[in-house]
Amino acid sequence: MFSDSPNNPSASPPECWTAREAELLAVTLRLLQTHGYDRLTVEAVASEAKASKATMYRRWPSKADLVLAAFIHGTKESAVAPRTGSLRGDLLAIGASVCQSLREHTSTMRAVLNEMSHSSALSAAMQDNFVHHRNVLMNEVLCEAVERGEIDAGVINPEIWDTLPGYLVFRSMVADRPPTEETVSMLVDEVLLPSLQRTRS
Amino acid sequence: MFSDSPNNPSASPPECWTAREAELLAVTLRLLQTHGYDRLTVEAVASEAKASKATMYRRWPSKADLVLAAFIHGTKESAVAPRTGSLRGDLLAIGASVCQSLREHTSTMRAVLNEMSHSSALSAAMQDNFVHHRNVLMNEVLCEAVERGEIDAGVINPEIWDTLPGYLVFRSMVADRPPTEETVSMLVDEVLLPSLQRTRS
Amino acid sequence: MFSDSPNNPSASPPECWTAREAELLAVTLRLLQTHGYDRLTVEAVASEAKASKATMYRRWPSKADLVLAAFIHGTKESAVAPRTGSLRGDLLAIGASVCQSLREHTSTMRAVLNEMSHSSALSAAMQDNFVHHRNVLMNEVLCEAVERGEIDAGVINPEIWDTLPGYLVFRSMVADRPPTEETVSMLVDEVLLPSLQRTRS
Amino acid sequence: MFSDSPNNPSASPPECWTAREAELLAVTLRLLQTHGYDRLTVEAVASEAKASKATMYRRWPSKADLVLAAFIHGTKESAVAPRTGSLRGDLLAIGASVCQSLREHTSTMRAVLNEMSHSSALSAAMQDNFVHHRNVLMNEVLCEAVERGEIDAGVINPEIWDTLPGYLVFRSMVADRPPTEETVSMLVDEVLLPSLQRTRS
DNA sequence: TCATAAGCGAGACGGTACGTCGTGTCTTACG
DNA sequence: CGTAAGACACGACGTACCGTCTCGCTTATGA
Repeated sequence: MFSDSPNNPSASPPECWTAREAELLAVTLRLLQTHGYDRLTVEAVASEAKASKATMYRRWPSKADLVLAAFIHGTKESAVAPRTGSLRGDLLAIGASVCQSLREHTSTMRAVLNEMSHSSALSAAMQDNFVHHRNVLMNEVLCEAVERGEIDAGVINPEIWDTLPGYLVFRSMVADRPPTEETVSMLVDEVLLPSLQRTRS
Repeated sequence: MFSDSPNNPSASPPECWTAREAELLAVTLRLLQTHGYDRLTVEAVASEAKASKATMYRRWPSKADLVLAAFIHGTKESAVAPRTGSLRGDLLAIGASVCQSLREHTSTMRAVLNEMSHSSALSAAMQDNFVHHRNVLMNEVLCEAVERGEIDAGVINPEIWDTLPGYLVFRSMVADRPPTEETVSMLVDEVLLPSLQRTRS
Repeated sequence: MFSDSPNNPSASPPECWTAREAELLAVTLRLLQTHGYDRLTVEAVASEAKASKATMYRRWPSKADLVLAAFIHGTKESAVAPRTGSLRGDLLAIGASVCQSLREHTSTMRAVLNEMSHSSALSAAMQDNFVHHRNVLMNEVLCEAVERGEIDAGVINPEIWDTLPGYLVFRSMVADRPPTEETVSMLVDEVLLPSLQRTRS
Repeated sequence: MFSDSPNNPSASPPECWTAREAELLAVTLRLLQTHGYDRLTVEAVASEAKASKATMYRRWPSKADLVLAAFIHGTKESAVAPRTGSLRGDLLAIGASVCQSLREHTSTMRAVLNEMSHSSALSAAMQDNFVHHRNVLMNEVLCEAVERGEIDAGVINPEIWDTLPGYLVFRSMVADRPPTEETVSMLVDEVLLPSLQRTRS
């Protein structure tokens, strides 16, 4: 499905699209949200953007590549560390940010997910561009909380520190019960903080 | 994509397939896990099962309907309450069960997810047949723990009580970091139990 | 296409249909004239006649057999020697009779023609049941004319004595210029009679 | 069956096919002669010609259109006025030419005939491209004979002047008794010439 | 200033899956 | 037992999309 370049797996694409390319990706994103992956056709994107299929395929060798690029393009601007000054504030900020991303890109993410099974490149890209960013954020926030003395360093467990974004993603993508601000605050106050603030066993 | 009957959205399909139909769904499931949604062809399923395309389409009006039916068929038998006697044991059992389901049906679930955007019927079916079952399980387990006096009734919050299955699903489907037994035990011991056993605020 | 029984090519079918079977053939004939061979479906015939497909196929092993039987059934009643008392009258009567048959069964004949390429049985049946009957008629009429002394026996040429019906068939089936009574009289008066009444070379 | 454009029934198609298109039609014609209309599949034509179904359907919107085009393509090159110098020679030449066409295209013509019932376009095309050409030929030949003084202008009757090709077609397509050279000479010598050379009544 | 090239739109192409429909066989249940 | 009803395997139909490819046409530089 994807155009893997096995000889060059780690070569990250330029990802610095020209204005025209950004426009193509924007159209892709819009149609993707409107119609979903299966009903999205490269031809429709090209037609909508007054481009030709050759132009599309010159940049993104397959439909899946195009969708991935569109997804990355549409999500890369978020994910900046909140720095609210308190662990609770940071967690709430991260939760709000994740909720925002999810609201806009649920359909796209589902499409990308569907293709991850077949493309290690896509899977990796998804990790790097969405999951990993949130992880880094969580890590930063927790480390700062340690520095501030809010929590003990020992309670930070890489295996599960992304419970917050993870659960929110689940709620939005799988459970069809999109998370609200209240969801975030409950998760933070009733699950995460009690867990993080317990005395180390 | 799906054959919605808009006038009758809540009519649940019979879902009591004959042996032959179960066989067709089993073949579908196998090919789905092997090749993924996009590369799955109805003709291949029919051919593999020595059936004809007409037979497939008579039952499931489209490829997406077929995949949904196969998913439901493949996941509906699990999800029985564990009854280990302790909250921790129950939670670990649920976690293990979810992990098992996920290992087998990741690709299928991704395909179904992808289509949920466009079909309320599919979305509802997914909720009923996968998410809701786990929720009911969690609820039962927690209620029993309350009866046993292990936890306070007040800490049970419907908004977030499916954090356990939710996060596991996220790990498997989105984060491409499939959960292990260790993941489950950490989540239970370091997050859920501390949260549930805290004194009510 | 046809159910040839190669070991038994000359076995003529019973052709003595029951009332029910005649009804089925009548329905076939009607649908054939309405929709043509390609658009005729055995299922439609069965449905129209409140019969089942099995009933149809039990009698006529294929669609082509059915159509052939319907054609024979619909044309076998005509073709009786005219005996008008004069060669000219007989020829005009034959011409009129052929025109009548053609008007009713053009579509059917075309359908049967189309299948003749693939079935010697059908081809033979067409010869026996349509072409040959007209030939016998022509022969009788000409012989009687010889007996009456209207023409010389030597001018009767088996190779071409069916020019009259042959040309009329051509006009109706191929040339899409259906023959009229005038066509017949012109052919008789300006071509056939001059040819038949010439002195033997 | 056919793609009639009812608003534009008399618009003759370009009929100036490219080399590639001629090749596709040639393959069609060959398979048609080999297997007949019913057993001809568009996919087989495409496969044989290393083309795709889309390419076929882009040009000829249905199987019937394809067959018609192939028939026209395969028969349009013949039918040139013979000019042997005598009426008898011309008639024999026309007869031979018709016999030749029929030998090659019997199956195709039967298929086209079968479809004429449902498509005025096809019917018209058949007239223009096969029947009419022979008629024009006959007319030319007869007029030249008049100029040469061989026959009287009055004996030429448009209603029946195509008796020669008509009867030959009947013999080949309907009577399953393909005309031979002898058939032609008998028809010419014993029927047509006596008729044409008679003194006007 | 013009030509040579590079990128573009348009869209035909080979391929392949879709979903529909008709044939001819078969089974089931009714009378 | 024959029949009506209709499921079934098979396979062709005609449609749509993917990814490749050729065309001209426009620009944008280099002589």
